[in-house]
Order: sequence, then structure tokens, then C-alpha cells
Amino acid sequence: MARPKNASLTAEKVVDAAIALIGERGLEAFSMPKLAAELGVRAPSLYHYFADKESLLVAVARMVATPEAPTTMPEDAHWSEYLITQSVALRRRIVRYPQCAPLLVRYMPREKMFGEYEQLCQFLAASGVPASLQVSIVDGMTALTLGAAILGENAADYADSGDGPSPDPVEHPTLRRALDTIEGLSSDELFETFLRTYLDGVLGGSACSATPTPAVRRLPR
Amino acid sequence: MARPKNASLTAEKVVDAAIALIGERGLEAFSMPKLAAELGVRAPSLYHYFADKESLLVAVARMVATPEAPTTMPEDAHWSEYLITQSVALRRRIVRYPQCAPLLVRYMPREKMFGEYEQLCQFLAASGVPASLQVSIVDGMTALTLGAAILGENAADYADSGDGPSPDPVEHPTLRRALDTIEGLSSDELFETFLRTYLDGVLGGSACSATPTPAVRRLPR
DNA sequence: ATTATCTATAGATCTATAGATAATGC
DNA sequence: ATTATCTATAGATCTATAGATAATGC
Repeated sequence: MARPKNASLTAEKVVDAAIALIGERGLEAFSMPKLAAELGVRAPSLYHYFADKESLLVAVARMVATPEAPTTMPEDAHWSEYLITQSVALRRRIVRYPQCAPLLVRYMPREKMFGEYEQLCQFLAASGVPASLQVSIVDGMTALTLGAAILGENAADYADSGDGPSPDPVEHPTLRRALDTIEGLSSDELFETFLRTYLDGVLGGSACSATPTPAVRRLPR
Repeated sequence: MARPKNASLTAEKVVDAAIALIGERGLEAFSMPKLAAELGVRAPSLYHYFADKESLLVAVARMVATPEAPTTMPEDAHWSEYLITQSVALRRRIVRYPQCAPLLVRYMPREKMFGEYEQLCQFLAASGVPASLQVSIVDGMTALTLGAAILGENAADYADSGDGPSPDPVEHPTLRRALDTIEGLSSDELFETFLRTYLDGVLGGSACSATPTPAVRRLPR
């Protein structure tokens, strides 16, 4: 068919299809011919949009990590609410395509994130958070978010109401009882309590001295 | 050479070499011929020890996740110290071969860990931790550990004394100042402060009512 | 007879390039 | 002339099996 009347591909369509394919079949099953088949074209056509497989994967990583819309927050919000909103959104993006998580780690070296970290620290500093806590907060929240996203299925799925397999009450009675106490929380809500617990630790820990508000509001039960 | 006088392979040697190879070159560069070359044999010999590539990778995941020696703790240690010791050890194992982390996630489905979770919850219950906190603690610590391990290089490496690239004081002044406050902490120590911060949150949060000791000891500065 | 290696190889990929071809824009 | 697709293909893998071979144990 050579050149079609209307171009069937765009770089964005290619990336979107790559994300979907990796999400469904996993990174190991990903290849240029398979992606092309998914898009209804032949493999060489993809090289018109990306120089090689690696630059396509870089674009995939960037897309997964980038929010669709920037976060907007009320003016008077506490800095912790801002961080929680950001973290919840990041986790949600990763969880949507957990198979892409290794790409994130591989193609987003920390030094390229200095700019973003600088912004966050400035924001924290402006909110009165002492420098000694800023690293703990940013790094801890990042680790918690990434870890929670990669674990993927979490406790909420193992409670009776969730999707996953549920532990047997006879074989695992204590785990069972513990899970019953979170019955009704979605995995988003559960993740949010993790974040708030962590921030409670930051605020309530011995190093806490110059924080504007005494505690982070907890989720309503 | 056919059969050698002394068998040159064992399942364990194969797994060890696989871990080393994946650690050095990454999961994508891993293949049976390359692993065989590393061991000084031909690829088909590996199939004598593992039915296929996948069962070899399962064995790799198991090896990375399993501690060499079980943790021993003083009798009177607080439960939080026990959890911290476990988490620090797990992170250290993952960080040693961060390229294997995707294997862990892929080949260790949560339901196979019910047994371990049951044990942890029993341990927490015996220490007087209410059921409502047990999930938060176990899941939160796991996420924090996995996330911190996968992020790999952490803030400690970006401080002046660390290995990694350091942010420029002119371009990233606030980040720079924040990192200077953790100067001198190793990445292990920094991770431990994350864990203690999280546990401070668990203990100090509003849900805290029946905890035996009021606060978790912080690392000495 | 069994074990642990080997050689040889079928069969299925994959990445990336060269060069043809048809549509479009100037 | 340029663009976006195609066909064809070189060249390099990889996984896994069949079957040979030499050392060992009975």
C-alpha cells in the first residue's frame, strides 16, 4: 500500500499502544513486530517515528511517569496535602501499568530528577519545613509510592471484599482478623493511610520542631 | 569432553552465576547461552538442572529474597526493632542485585506469602499491637523496603560524601542544603530513619491506643 | 545402567537497514 | 522532492530437543 492517504501512525499512538501491550503481555513479550501488529502496520514503519527500540522505551517511561493534568490545590492547603495528592496520582499512574515499572526505574536516573526535587524542597522550605526533614519526606514518600505501586495488589484486595484470593481463616487466623479491620477501604484509601502514617511520623517524631500544624488529618473511617 | 571427572555444575552454582550475570548486565541481556559461557559450559547443560528458563528464574527470585541466616534478636527487643532488622536485611539483599527486583515482583505472588504474613501478624499481636494496625505496619514496611531498594541509589549517594553525582549548589540550592543535613549518614542508616519515621507515625498517630512503648528510639546523630 | 556433559540443529524469533512505492505538496 | 508506508532480508540471537559420548557405580 505504500503511503496511505491519511497517516495511520503518530509517535503518540505508538507510545500508547506500547504501554497497552506491555501492560497486557509484560515487558519480556514486547517486540517491534508485535507492537506493529497491534497497530495494524509492519515493524519497519515504527522506525520512522523512533530511531530504535530503546528510544521508544524511553518515551514510554516518560509517558507513564508524567501526569496528564498538573495538580491544582486550594491556596490554603497544608504542604502534606499537596504531597499526598502528588503521591496518590503517581501511584495510580504506575499501578495502571505495573509492567512498565521496571522501565521507570531504568530510564529515569535520579540525576535527571534534581530539578523536580529542587522544586519540592523549595516548596517544603516555603512551608516552614526544616531542611533536615526535607530529604526524609521527599525520599520516603517516593519510596513508599514506588513500592506500593510495584507491590500492586495490596491488602485491600485480600480482604473479603477485594478481588484477590483471601487467606483461609483457619490456616491464617491472625492475618484474616487484621485484614477484616480494613474491610471497606479501597486500595487508594489504604495507600493514603500509609502516606499519612509516614507523615505523622515525620511530624510527630523527635526531629519535629518547626512544623506549622500539629498533625495531618486522617482519613475518615 | 562428554561427562567430566568431577561434575562442574550444581543447581546452586547455576543460580549464583545467574544472579551475578543479571546483576552485571541486566535482565534483558540474560540468556541461557550467555549464562553457560559464564560457567564455562554449553547452554544445553543447563537444562540438566532446570527444566526451562522460567524455573531457573523462579529459583533466582527465591534465592534473592531468602536471607542467608535467620535473624536473631535479644529476647527483650521491641517488636519494632525486629521489623526494622528484617526490613533492613531485605533491602540489603535486593539492593545488592537491583536488576533482579522485577523477578521478585513477578515470581513471588502475594498469596504464597500468606504464611509469612500470618507469622508477622501473630508476632505483632503477641506484642500487643492491635489488629487494626497490623496491616498498616506489615504492608507499609514492605512497600517502603521494596521502593527504597528499587530506587537504589538514594539521597546518601547524592550528598557530598556519596558516590553519585551531586546537585549543583547554584542550580539546586535548596536540594543541596537539604542533602547537606544528612551528610555522614550511610544509605543503610538513612533507610533506617525512613523506617523509624514510618513506625513513629504508626505509634504516634491518632489510631495509637494500645502500644506498649511510647516511641521508637531514633538513630543517634 | 546412569549421569553429566557435549555437538548439532530445528524452528522461532528479533532488530534494523536497503530500497521500492504511492500519496502529497510545491 | 518529501513523506509514510511497504517488501525483503541480512545477521544475530534464543529456547529447547535429539542423540552422541565418556565417566561412574553396581
